[in-house]
Amino acid sequence: MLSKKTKYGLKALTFLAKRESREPIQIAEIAESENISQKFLESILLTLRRNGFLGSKKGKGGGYYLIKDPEDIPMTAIMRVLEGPIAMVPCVSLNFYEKCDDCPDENTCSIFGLMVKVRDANLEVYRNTSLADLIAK
Amino acid sequence: MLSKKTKYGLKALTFLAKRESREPIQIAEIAESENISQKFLESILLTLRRNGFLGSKKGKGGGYYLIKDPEDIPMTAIMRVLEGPIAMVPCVSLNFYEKCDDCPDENTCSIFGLMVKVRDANLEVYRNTSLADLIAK
DNA sequence: TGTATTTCCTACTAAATCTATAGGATAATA
DNA sequence: TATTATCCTATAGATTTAGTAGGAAATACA
Repeated sequence: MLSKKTKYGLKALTFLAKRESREPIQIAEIAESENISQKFLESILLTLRRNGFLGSKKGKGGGYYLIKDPEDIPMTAIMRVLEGPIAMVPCVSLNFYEKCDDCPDENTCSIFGLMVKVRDANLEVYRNTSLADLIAK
Repeated sequence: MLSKKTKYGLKALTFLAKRESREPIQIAEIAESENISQKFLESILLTLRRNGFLGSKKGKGGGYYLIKDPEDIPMTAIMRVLEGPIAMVPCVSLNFYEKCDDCPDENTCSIFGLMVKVRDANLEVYRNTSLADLIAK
C-alpha cells in the first residue's frame, strides 16, 4: 500500500506543478486544497526540499515552489525519496540493496526471479512517467 | 516491502511444489529447511489451507500438501491471499476496491492514472507467473 | 527597529500493522 | 489409550506509520 506520506507528497507536487507561476505557495494553502493535515504536510514538504525537489522562502509571501520543470522530475526519483525502495525485497533493490537476513543464497532463492520481474515492471512505469504526466490527464 | 508472511508462504509453497510426491510434509520440516519460525509458519499454512491452496492431514504421518498442480496456481491468487491487494491504493484495486477516504473524486485525482498503470504492470507479471515457474529456475 | 508571518527543526505521542508466541482443542494413527 | 501433528483463538512484542507540540530562525514590511 502507498503510504499517506507518499500520497500527500505527490498531491502537493502536482498541486505546485499545475500552477503556471513558480511563486512560493504556503503550506496552509496546499494543505487545505488537498485535504491534508498541515503539520504532517509540513514535514513532507521539508523532505522534498531537502532532496532537491522544492525550494522554499520564509516569512510573509513565503512558501514552497518547484525547483525544476515537471517534465524533468521522473517518478522514480519521487518514489524513492517518499516511499523508499521500489523493489519489494532489499536483495533486488538497485538503490537500496541489502542482503535478506533470512535467505542464505540469492541464486537458489525461489522468489528472487519473481521479485526482479516485479521490480522491473514497476521501474518501467516510473521511469516513463514524469510529474508533468500526472497533471496532463 | 514484501511481508515476511508472504515471503515465508511463498517459500513453503515452492518447497512443497518441488517435491515429486504429494505426501503430507510436516510443518517442522518445512520450517527448518526454509529457516522459518515454526509457529509463525503454522499460521501461514493454515490460511493457505483455508484458501484452497493446501490440504492437510492430522496425526502421525500428517502434514501439509499441495492440492493443485503448481502450473495451475497463478501468483495473483497467492499474492492476494498472503499480501492482500495488488494495487497500491484501494481505489484502483480490482478485488479489494474501496474509495480512498481522503480523495473526493477519482476522476480528478492526480495519482489515479499512475496507480492504474502500476497495478496493471504488476498484474501482468503475476498473471504470467505460476508457482511452477518459481521452481523452474 | 519591531512585529507579524512563514518555514525550519527536533522530539514526541498515538495508532496501526507486522511478527511472532502461548496454550490448549481436535483429529488421526497405531 | 498414548502419541503425534494440525487446528484455533488470543495475545504480546516490535516496528512502522501518521500525526502533534512547541519553539527557533529567517524574511517582509511598517
